[in-house]
Amino acid sequence: MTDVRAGSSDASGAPSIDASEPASPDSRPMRADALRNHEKILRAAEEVFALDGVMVPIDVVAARAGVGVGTLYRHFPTKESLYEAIVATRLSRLVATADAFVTAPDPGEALGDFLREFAQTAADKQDLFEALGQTGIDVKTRFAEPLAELMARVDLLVQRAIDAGVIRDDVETEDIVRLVVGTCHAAGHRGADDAGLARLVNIVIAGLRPRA
Amino acid sequence: MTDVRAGSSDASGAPSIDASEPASPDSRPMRADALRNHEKILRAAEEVFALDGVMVPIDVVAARAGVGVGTLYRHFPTKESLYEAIVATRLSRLVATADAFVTAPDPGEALGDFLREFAQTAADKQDLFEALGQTGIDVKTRFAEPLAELMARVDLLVQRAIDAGVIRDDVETEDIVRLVVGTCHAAGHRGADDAGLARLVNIVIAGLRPRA
DNA sequence: TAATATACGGAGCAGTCGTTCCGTATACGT
DNA sequence: ACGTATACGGAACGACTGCTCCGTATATTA
Repeated sequence: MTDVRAGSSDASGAPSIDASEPASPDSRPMRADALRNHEKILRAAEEVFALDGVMVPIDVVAARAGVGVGTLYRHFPTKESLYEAIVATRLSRLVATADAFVTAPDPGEALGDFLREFAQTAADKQDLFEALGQTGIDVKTRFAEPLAELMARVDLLVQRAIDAGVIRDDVETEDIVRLVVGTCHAAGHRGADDAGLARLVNIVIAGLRPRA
Repeated sequence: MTDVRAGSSDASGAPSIDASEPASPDSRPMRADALRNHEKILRAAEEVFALDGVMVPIDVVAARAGVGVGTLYRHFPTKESLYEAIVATRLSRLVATADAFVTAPDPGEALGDFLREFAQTAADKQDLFEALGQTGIDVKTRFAEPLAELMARVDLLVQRAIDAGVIRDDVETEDIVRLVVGTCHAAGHRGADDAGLARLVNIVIAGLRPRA
């Protein structure tokens, strides 16, 4: 079991979780330290959840962020709300990734590249999504809007690939997503080397090609 | 199933992974009601875990079985041991299923049929396997022997299919299993109609065919 | 049927986790 | 520099869960 406590203050140029600044529309802006802590907590939670799963006690997240639990709870009134914040940013990042690929010249390559990158992202933080179900949160309901947005993007990629004749026209976009997500689950559970995951995704993609 | 069990298993160490009746080799046979309860608990646990996940309190399993928690704990000294017993029976059933297919005439069909059936089984009780990781049990270590046995069977099916030229020769058996298991995870998480699952598995199988 | 080993039931114990509360510390406006 | 609104820290609370203990019930044997 990896100990995630302590540490922090690395200030690496990693995730930059903005997406949803805790803006105060009608009130004063947040105090500087509060804003700093808000981001520290978000970053710590992302790391800890990805590493040890969402079952880790809140205290661990707080310790990793270098704040007390009280502080954590003022920023996120519930453990669930912490999940939500993280999932939301992750989804919006995925939408951005998909957007980058819809303009690529080769439709088949675009879909393949996106799926591989999608798989990589999903595999890295799979524990988060996986365990959300366990907590009773219905991801599909709670994040219906951003999920629909993401699916619309993927659908675009799929349609372009179908029109180009590089994949069969009798598969649903949702099936493809399911397959890739499932592949991540299976691959990521233990030693998940990138090459292995890509190989698995490639098999799925091969299965999508039209029958010769 | 090669039984390597040496002496008694009541001491710690090797878990008594035995799918069959809790026989008492050197002592009197179990009392009739005890045997009945043993099976009732096993059956109840299987149902409850598959339905609500392994996070359900033990009390629920006991209630479902119609026994008190004390009784449950005399039969299975630990919640983990309950998981183990169930997983062990499931694995040995899968081995039997695989055995039935290795003698089928058409190698390609045999592999396909087995994978579809495998997927169906795995999807039904996916919560169990999925959540075992969450509890800190390392399935691969704890069930190394029966898992190896199962993999040997699948390997046989795969080799026969490769020799017959119906699937590519550059895929590992383990990859195939991973893909199918992953597919179950993804498909089962919500409305998992059998037809949908079969369709997904078929796509994976299509991806395993040799390039035209 | 009586004696006894065996098994049962469920209240209760110990530990964990999410969350709250409030005294203290700090940032910000003046 | 000072006063105040704002935010912080972490001890403590309650709910929950895995597991134990022991008085009671039942199967088995003679």
